[in-house]
Amino acid sequence: MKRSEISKNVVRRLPRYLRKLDELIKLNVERVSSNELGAQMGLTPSQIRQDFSNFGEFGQQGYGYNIKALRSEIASILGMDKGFSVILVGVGNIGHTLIDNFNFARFGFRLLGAFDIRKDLVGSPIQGCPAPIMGVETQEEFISRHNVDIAILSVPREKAQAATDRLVKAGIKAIWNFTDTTINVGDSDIKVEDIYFSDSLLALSYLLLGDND
Amino acid sequence: MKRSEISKNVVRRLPRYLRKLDELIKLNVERVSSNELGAQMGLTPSQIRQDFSNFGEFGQQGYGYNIKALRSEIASILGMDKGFSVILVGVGNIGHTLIDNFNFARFGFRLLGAFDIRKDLVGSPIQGCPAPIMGVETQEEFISRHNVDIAILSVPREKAQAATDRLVKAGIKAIWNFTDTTINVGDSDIKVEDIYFSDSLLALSYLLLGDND
DNA sequence: TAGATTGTTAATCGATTAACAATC
DNA sequence: TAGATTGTTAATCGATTAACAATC
Repeated sequence: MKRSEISKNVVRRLPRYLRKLDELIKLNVERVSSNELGAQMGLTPSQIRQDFSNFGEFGQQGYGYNIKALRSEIASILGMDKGFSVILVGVGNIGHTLIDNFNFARFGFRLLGAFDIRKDLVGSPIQGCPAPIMGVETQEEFISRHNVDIAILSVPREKAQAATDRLVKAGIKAIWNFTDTTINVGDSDIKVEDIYFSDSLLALSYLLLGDND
Repeated sequence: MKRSEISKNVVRRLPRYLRKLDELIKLNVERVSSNELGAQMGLTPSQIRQDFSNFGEFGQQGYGYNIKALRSEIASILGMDKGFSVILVGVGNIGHTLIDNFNFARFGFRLLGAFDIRKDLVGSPIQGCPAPIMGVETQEEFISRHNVDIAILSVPREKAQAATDRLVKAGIKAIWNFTDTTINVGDSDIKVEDIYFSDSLLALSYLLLGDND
């Protein structure tokens, strides 16, 4: 099946499979059946087999799935073996937290650099990153020279669209948007993934309310 | 319709409606039809009317929806008028970022306090929070005394389950989990909402790959 | 071999879309 | 009033689940 024809629901389950399989690997489990996996993840065995079969035949009748092999297939489906390059745009509070806490390498991403407008930040080293913080004026050139795939957008809300425009112009391929605002990439086919903390908390809030409110 | 019978998809769209309506309010737009709203959000007018009609009749034939009124209805459906109380458990990098950047009050939540194991942090004031950082040993008593609704779990991964156990024991009602690990609340009916940054980035990575990989 | 479990086809279920009478 | 647009019922579409032949 063509990747673009895979439903969004399936795509969103793939990272969950990855997490669960990593967990099982840590526990030294070697194989797992769709039945067992389903029980552990709260999915039906059917759904699991359907999901995987969108991408190939990863199991073996009478045996189930070899966890390491399956993990590697899913990692590859997700692009973890492509070494996608990432830059951070806006080294504020959130940007720093990501640098300090998110293990880009573990998921196959390469953090190439970080940019900020504030001159006083330029030159500071960044944990796990080959280059120190750079000024925005060098950003466009950097993106095209290194063929950067993904920009993490973590500038203040008011600057989100201007920063986006710059990224679009520079030829970025995807934006991971932490600005808590809708950004517009025009008619480019740049992929955007938004992190809206408020959406998540409000969904939790909804659940907290019982049937009697 | 009973709240618990509303499908997950609908619940996840509610915060999106809220955001869009806030945006329209800012632009001083007064009314909107399902047609127009759908065009702006990439949804069909039918879906929008179906979604709203799960909760009541918020529109008017021939007119559409009054934006402020609709916004207020949705806010109420999401529990934003309940004043749910929140505490932060683990004042590390991520915890600090949330305190500094997330506008709890704007969404109707009350941040009551923050807790940490590290003695040197205890006593430091917290932006927009009535109490300074407290030690974990006082946490359980605090939760029951203030009847705390939601705990933001932002401790290091290794301490996630132990911290969860403490929260469950103290009678917390919901956990907003930033630990990037699966936490287990046993058979309690505590609501859990996970923020998995990696899931989000990997979904973006999947999209980045074309049909030929 | 016999038992287990896959991959896949068919059946069911639920969510989205279309249509339209009601009505502002 | 006439036009616009809702809320809702019916139709369609897609996703999940069940069933089962294939096979390790």
